[in-house]
Amino acid sequence: MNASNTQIQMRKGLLEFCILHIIARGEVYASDMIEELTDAKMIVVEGTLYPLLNRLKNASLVSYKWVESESGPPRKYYSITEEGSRFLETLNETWDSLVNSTQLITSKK
Amino acid sequence: MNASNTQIQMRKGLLEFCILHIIARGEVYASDMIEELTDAKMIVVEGTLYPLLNRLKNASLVSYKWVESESGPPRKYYSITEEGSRFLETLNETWDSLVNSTQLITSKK
DNA sequence: AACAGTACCTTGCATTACAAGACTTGTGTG
DNA sequence: CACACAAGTCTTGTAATGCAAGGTACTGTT
Repeated sequence: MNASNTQIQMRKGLLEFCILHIIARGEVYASDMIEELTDAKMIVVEGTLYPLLNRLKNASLVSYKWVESESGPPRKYYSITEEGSRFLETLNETWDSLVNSTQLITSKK
Repeated sequence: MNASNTQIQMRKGLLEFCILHIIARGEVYASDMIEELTDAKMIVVEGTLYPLLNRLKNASLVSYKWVESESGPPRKYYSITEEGSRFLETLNETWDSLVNSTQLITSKK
């Protein structure tokens, strides 16, 4: 058991939450998301992101449209759906609750 | 994809963190931990906790001793090791960083 | 044509929370 | 004693998912 594995475990689920937030702010494509997450020190790689985006799309939480690029292959621009917005509300509450619970436990003497 | 599954994912790794904190405060056995986690609204069941405790023990992060109970089978009382304390320091930093990163992303307009 | 850059996707592996149920020890009741 | 019950520990099988590694496809440059 090493720290990096536990760090990976801690991030699970959080990624989905953060990515929904990013998409909810406006149309973005995968590289945009990776850049923003990396800037916030939350590293994510393509092998993680693409399957996650597909899961979100299959669950009707996000949708996408193809947009041609001026330099290179076309991009998938994602946006959040009505259902996705509602789901995000739930996740906001879950996150607040988790932070609160963890705070309770880790700050106790 | 439903909320409860995402909630489970969000909790992964956090459980390990919280349980290490609880053990770090003093000797406890499994039912103590379940009670404290439940009080803090972080539900955990036995099928999750026992394998986790075994992983922590195999990684030398915690140790235990058998203590006979006055009513019922003997209990395993866990305590944290030197190595476990150092590991917990790392996890504290990881958690702070994750909260910070998530805050950065989810509060952005 | 060959190459490099950008973007999207797939396969296989390891980890782990959970549901369900089993095993062990001690206590009390008939 | 035989049985039920409670408390505590543990095991098996399933499903989900982050990641490493590699593959596919389109565009522009030399």
